[in-house]
Amino acid sequence: MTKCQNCRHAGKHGFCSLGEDAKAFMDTNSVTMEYPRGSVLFREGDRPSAAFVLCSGKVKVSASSREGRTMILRIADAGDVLGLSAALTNGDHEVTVEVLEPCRARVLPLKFLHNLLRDYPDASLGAAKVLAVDYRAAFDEARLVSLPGSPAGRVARLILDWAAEAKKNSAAFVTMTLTHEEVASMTATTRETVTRTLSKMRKEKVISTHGVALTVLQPRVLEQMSAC
Amino acid sequence: MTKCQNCRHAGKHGFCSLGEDAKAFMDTNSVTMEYPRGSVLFREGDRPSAAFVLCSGKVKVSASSREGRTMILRIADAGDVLGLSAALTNGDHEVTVEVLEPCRARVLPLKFLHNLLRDYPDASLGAAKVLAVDYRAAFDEARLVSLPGSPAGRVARLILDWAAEAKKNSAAFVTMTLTHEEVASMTATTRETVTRTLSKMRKEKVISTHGVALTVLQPRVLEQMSAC
DNA sequence: TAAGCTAAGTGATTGAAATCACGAGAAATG
DNA sequence: CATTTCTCGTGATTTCAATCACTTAGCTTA
Repeated sequence: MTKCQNCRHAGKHGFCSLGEDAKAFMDTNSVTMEYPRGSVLFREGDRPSAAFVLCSGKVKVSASSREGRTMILRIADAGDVLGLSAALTNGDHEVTVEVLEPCRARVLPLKFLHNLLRDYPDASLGAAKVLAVDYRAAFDEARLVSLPGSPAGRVARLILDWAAEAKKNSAAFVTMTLTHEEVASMTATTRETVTRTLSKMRKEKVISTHGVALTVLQPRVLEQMSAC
Repeated sequence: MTKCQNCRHAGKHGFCSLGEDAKAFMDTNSVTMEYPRGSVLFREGDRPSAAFVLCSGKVKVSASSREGRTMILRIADAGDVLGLSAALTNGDHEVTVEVLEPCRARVLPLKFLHNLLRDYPDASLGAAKVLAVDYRAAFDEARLVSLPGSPAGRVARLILDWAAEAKKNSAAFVTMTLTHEEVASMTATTRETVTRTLSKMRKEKVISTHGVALTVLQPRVLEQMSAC
């Protein structure tokens, strides 16, 4: 049986770095669930019933307008906590969370979550840190979409962000598993523009791609594009 | 001397609804400061030295690119807490906070803040709620900029948000103290487009303005514009 | 292996908003 | 109160990305 007490994400994220007793409390009061690709943890507008701690896999966090326009806020992975802001503010979920790569997640029912926060001070501090991460993701998305003048600039910025992330994990290249459509949703543009922008970057040797592997050849040029 | 213990915002916001002992601790360990219009509490990139709890007045929370492009995240007022996410994540400030209307603010030095969070469980839960508010503001901004297709739509959406806010305070109209330039910074567009959009709305009797007072005449039309 | 489906690439067209440029009015400032 | 500095309003021009409309390529799955 999977337990929080021997989780290797310990220390990295808000709810994975709790004290032993809080973790034991989590182990006895929550269950681990498996979710296949395509399943939805919760939808925008849903009344929250639980928060989720991702143990493995990747999920897409998005919001959309009635007209079908979609904004992808971020791609979350192991250690990230989903649905906490709605749980804390007693409001409905403001985002939809959909599984991209098969996931294992710890499910924390609302009532249990509130008890956890009430009884374990490090849990509420952990919650604050989780919220800080959520905030940062939303802020970065707002910044990404607002600041660079052109769609091409936003795509450039996104690639730079990915490259920085890849570097942190000491990877030589970026693994781009998103479709152009999804990239468009993260950069407030259209699929065609993403395709064209990437084509142009390839032609001008600013990036190179082999399948899902994307390598940044001239970061300076991307910087310049994204700043304009 | 101004004290948190007899603050009338009690209950409304994260740090204004602490227990008596936590408030007493705040009163003895932090000071109230006055800031005139135009002063800056902190700047993007600054290393944080304190968090601020607004007692009165209004401030502008923004971020900008080197090229001078500016994004206004939100206008904060009484009860809001500024600079908490940077304090909690041990990172630099990600935003600039500038005073719009003369402010009184409680200044919480970092060291004191950490002690407060460590020793008073309701303070860390309060911090989590503050972060949830920050998150919501950033999320709403991202949504505002990403989802409506056109600049005109974004301006429409912003006016609707203001109108909802005004209604909550049972005001008959929206008091718009921002310049067109600032509205442009909130909607990722240009000053001219804001001017033209508002002119058009006035001409088509969708809104009406008398000085800073803005009245929404046809909310349905605004809804439609913002959704397109 | 063929059919069917989704993703990616690309051209043509067009329209909406950025940009540039200027003037009038309001408000701050000395 | 005179002057300088913001703010707002508008026209003319241009550009660049959205949209429409196909084709091509790569994967499923029947």
